[in-house]
Amino acid sequence: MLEPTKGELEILQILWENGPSTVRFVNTKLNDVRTVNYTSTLKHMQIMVEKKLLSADKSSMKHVYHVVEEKKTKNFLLDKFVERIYNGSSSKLIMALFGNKKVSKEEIKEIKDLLDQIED
Amino acid sequence: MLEPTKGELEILQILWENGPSTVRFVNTKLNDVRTVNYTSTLKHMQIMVEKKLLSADKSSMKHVYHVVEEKKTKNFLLDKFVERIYNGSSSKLIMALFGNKKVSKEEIKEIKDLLDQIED
DNA sequence: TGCTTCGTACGAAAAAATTCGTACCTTTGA
DNA sequence: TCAAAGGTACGAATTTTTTCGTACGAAGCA
Repeated sequence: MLEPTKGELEILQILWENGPSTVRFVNTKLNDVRTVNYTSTLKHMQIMVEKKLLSADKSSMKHVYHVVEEKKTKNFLLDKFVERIYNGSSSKLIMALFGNKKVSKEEIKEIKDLLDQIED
Repeated sequence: MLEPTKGELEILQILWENGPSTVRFVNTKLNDVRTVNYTSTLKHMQIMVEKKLLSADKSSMKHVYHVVEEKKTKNFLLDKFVERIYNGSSSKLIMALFGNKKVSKEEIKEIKDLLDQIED
């Protein structure tokens, strides 16, 4: 699996959140944040098809792009991240998350339940 | 904070694991994995000093580089990662980790203990 | 003392990633 | 019907990142 570049990740994010989309849609979303020319976005998405990160439905003129293997890609990125930042230790990552106090009481409960399930 | 590039992250990783090190040491570590010229590594580390990712002790001829604000950098990267991949949801990330079954029994134990502590 | 090895400095080449200009085709609507 | 608006294709320029060549000073040692 080929790792997405920063620019590609930006596009993946939009597609993950919004589902299959046209270049116009993605480009508009991008331009909420920064200025990008339409053809730049198009080019990016075409490259991503080559890299098998996306596939394109070309049946209508406005091609519709959708992500390929979202879960696999995310897990791939997660593995790399844990490896690179936490030396492969998932629990270190989780500790960091909690230290970051980004996790609410309810979420803690959820997670504990999940852990109990896993242990069985 | 300036986000480290891929190459810079590779170097950070080595310094995180091994503590303050010389260019020679880092370059040797890198060459365990792939071929890189000594001066390439040196250049990278010098740039990283400019970017305030590292600082250098130049008191001896063999400069010793150490990371600046490891925790802050890691939290910064973690935040960005959660944002980009899991749309900002920490618990989604955690679920993905468990789904990935990369978490050992021991780690599960560690995490449960941690959760208990937090709840108090 | 010299010569070989090992260090830094730094500009610039090379490679990778990003952006854009231009050509050209379809659709739309006055 | 035909001009304007909006779509894709794609080479190439630009920018960013990575790599390296070369110069030159310290240290080590025969």
